[in-house]
Order: sequence, then structure tokens, then C-alpha cells
Amino acid sequence: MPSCASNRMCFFNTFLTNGKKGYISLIFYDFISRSDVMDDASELLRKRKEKIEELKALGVDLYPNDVRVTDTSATVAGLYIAMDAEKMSSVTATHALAGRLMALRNFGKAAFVSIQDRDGRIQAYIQRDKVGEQAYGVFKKLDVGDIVFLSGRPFRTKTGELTIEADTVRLLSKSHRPMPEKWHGLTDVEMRYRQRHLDLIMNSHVREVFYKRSLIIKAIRDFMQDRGFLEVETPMMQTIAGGAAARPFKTYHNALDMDLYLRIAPELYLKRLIVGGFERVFEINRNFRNEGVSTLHNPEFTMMEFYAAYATYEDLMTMTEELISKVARKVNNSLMIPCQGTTIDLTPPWLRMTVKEAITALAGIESPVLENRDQALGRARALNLAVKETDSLGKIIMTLFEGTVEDKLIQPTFITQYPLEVSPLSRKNAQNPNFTDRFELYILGREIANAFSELNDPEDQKQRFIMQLKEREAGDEEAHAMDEDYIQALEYAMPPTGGEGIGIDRLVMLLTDSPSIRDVILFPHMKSKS
RNA sequence: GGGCCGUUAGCUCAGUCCGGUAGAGCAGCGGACUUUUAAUCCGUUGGCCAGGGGUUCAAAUCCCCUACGGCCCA
Repeated sequence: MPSCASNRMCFFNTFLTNGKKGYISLIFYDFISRSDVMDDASELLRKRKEKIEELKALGVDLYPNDVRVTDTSATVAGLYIAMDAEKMSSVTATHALAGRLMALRNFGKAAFVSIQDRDGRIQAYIQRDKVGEQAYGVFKKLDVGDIVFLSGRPFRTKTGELTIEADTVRLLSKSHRPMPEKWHGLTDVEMRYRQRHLDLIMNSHVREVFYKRSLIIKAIRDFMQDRGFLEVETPMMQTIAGGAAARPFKTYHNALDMDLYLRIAPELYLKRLIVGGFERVFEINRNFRNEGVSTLHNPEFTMMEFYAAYATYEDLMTMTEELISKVARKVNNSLMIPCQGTTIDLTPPWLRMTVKEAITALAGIESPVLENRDQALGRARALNLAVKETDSLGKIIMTLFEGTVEDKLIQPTFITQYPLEVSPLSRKNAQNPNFTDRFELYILGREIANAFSELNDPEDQKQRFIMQLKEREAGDEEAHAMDEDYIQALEYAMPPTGGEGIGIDRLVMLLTDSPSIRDVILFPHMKSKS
């Protein structure tokens, strides 16, 4: 038998060598109570633990699983919404509900409680003479935060509040920890993100944001399916992370003995499905980009990408207006969206202008400057923008655009005609081959969508990849890699196609008036607290 | 990566400028109370002041470093 008696490993040893169940549980209990509670825990946690022991001593099952819940706070509220106190006095129906105890107002021999379930809150009135002395004794030991079961008939209090007059009250799951403060709730943003369960318990508007997020995604999915788009799933782990300009996460497959990258976009696989003949596909899923976090960036984020054969980027602008306005109407019941102190008007059609027109119109940079690399470079430097001596005109134009125009695009605006150098997968514009048939949608100064008429000429695509390789050799880690498999797929002929990606998180931010992407992602990434 | 701000009881926050016994409200605990709703009333417990180093007779408070978070910039 091991000689040490003060760490977890040793208990396992004891268990293995001794093998008697009763013995081990005794030791283990000793360990829990002495180390986790008596020494480390706050007085509050110790008191709670004592109460739990008292309940156990009374023979109360702390975690029963034998109740039948028939209603929620909302179904009960819906039934009696039109009935006043007098009408309700003749109601004989009883309702069985369960939820988390969120408020407790005790009067000695009776109490009002509020329980919270998935639909909201409902009040119940617990009387000693109604539930019985023994059940009431157990009830008095319950805490805010416990999960409870209630049944009884509904009535209205003298203030008119719908209330369940409980004939049964039971503990369903005991909370070992106290809830945050009832009035101010949980406001510490770090704790809200790290302990989202608490945030969801305490902050109803947070629950609403995530209900709405689900509605938005459902509305998008319905819209796409109604138009004959097939929902597909393509690889999240890719041998070449392509389809966008970003640094990928790297991982490793043991059995195959190969490096893999988490995808930065599904684009190239989705277009291979267009070659395969599906003609209309979409995917709503996660992308992973190895970059910093900010109010607009999370390392993993959700995009919808879709591709439509025989469509152009111009068709997609119209479709995007329809999609986003339809979703907004569905979840917000309006096309006027209050967001971050301004109102966004989503009524189509939306403003359309080229990158160069936008720079001239919104930043006052004369158009000849945008035709001459040296002048454009000089202007970018004068504006303190980060440009390199070796940057091409197209790159400099985009630097000017990002530095001077982006945050002015408040109302929905399609920016079209992106430079060839920054669009390696887009079709060249027929009139001006230095630019591509591409657009990005901006709302509230943020990029929401990116789309283009797809480049389907395999020889041109190969040249574009070679251009990108040169950028990569010149030190641009985000430049696109050569993808021979993709080129070979194009060699089997891809129909003329329009493709688009819509940032779901950013769309949810817009439609829920959330200031940070972390407010629309349930578990945003945070640094570990060591 | 840079700048600014923050971290004090389970939670929400004072206290920091100007160093001198660590506070409030809620929650908890004990008591009263059978229509309250931030219930009320009486009493009461609870702290490694994020962590480390320095200055000082004396540090939550002043200085330096670190961690985490927020906002802004790149």
C-alpha cells in the first residue's frame, strides 16, 4: 500500500491495489472535503456545501431524473394572456414546469419565486400549507441558481402577475455555486466570454442574440434552398490552404504522415463541385485564419460561400440585396437597422461604385493619381499609409482604399472592379484587364461580402498562381499557393460562374447591433490564464 | 506590435490624485413576516486589494516588471 496520502495519484494507486469500492469512496470524500473545500474554498462555497450535506441527510435526492415537464413559461403565459384575475379563479388546469430558480422572496410560511426556462421567466407562489410541511422544509434550503420542478394551477396576484400556485416543488439539480448579483448581473466582459453559461443565465439580451443568430442562419439556408442551391460540406483540413489571402493554422495527420492546414476558405472545393455539375452549391461553415483578434476578427469565423453557374458578379449584387434584406425583414421585421448609434437602411437597391470612383469621391484623390504608380505611391506615403517600394499599382490602390474609404462606407455599398493583383481567382474585366469583375459589400465601414465572376480559364488561372508565387517569394506570407489539382479541375471546363462569400458573424453583428464579434460567437477565443 | 484604461468580498462597485486599522449594496448566515416582485425590518459573517519586485517607519494607494481583459492605432 502506498505511503503517501495527500495527492490524487496516490488515491488511484490505493484504488488499484486495494480494489474495495467502499474504501476508495471514503478516501475520496476525505480528499474532496479537506482539500477542495476546507482549505481553498471561500466561506460562501463552504456554507453551500454544508447545506448540500444537510439536504442529503434529510434523504433528498439532489439530482433526480423522474419528472415530466409539460409546459414552459411561455406556453403557460400564452394560455392565459387574455384572462383577468377573476376569470382565472375558475381555472382548474395544472401545469408542470422546470427551470432555474432566479428570485426568491421569502415570507416565512410562504414565498414567491421566479424560475427561468428556455422561454423566459414565470413566478410561482409556494405556501407551506399547500405543499406540506416536509416539502416546505426542503424548499427553504434551496438557493437561487438551483434547478427546480414546479406544478400547480395558475392564478393572478393582486398586482396582476401570472403566477403558479405550487402544489409541488422539488429540487432537480443543486447548484454548488452562487449566482452573480441579481440586480447588476454579470457585466465583467472577460468573465462573460470565458464563462458564457453564466452570461446566458444572467443576461437575457445575450440569449436573444444567439436565438437571433440561429434564425438568421435558418433564413439564409431557406433562401438558398428555395433558389435551388445544394448545401454541401467540403474539407476543413486541406493540403493547400487556398481560396483567400490569409495565414493558415497548421496541423498534422499521424496515420497519413502528412501536414494539413485548417481551411481559410472552401472556395476551390466548391468550384470543383461546379465543375462536377451541381451548378448551384452553398456551404455555411467555419474558416480559420491565423491572425490577431479584434472586435471584427476571431480566429475561427463563419462564412457562407455559394457558387452559381451562369451567373455574373452583377447578378450576385442583386441576389445579395434580396438575401440580406429578406433576412433582415424576417428577423428584425424592418429594413431600417439601428446599429452603433446610426441607422442602416437596407432597402434595395444599394449604392454601387468602383474602387477608383470611391477613392476619388470619398477621399478626394484625383483620378490621374490612380493611373500612375509613382504618384499613387507618393500619395499613400503622404497619407502615412503602409506601402512598400515594390508594391504594384493595384496594391497601392487597395492600400489607399482601405486607408481612406472603408470606414466612410456606412450605408450598404457595393464596391466593384478590384485590381487584378489582389484578385487571383477573379475573372478579368473585358474592358480593362488590369481590373476584375469583383465586388465587396460594405456596411457600417465593414466588409460583409466578397464576390466575383469566377476565373474559369485554366491557363489564365495558372498564370495568376505564378504571379502569386512571386509575391510569396517577395515575402508576402498571405499570397496564394499554386494549386495543381484545382487547375486540373478547371481543365475539364467549369461553366461561367459567379461566387460569393458572406461573413455570417459580421451580418449577425449588424442585425443584432453588437459592437464586437465576440458578442455573436458563443465561445470567442481568449488567451489562457495560465 | 504600439498607446491609453482596467483587475479590491461570490457579484456590482467606492477607496488610488493627496500613503496611516480595507468599505457599501446585493448574495450568504441567524431572527420576524402567507400576494411579493431590486420584498421589507432587526442582527451578522466574509478580503493573498491580479501576481512579483522596489521606495518608505508604514503601500490597495507611489515606482518598475509580468499576466489577463477592454478601447484605440498598425
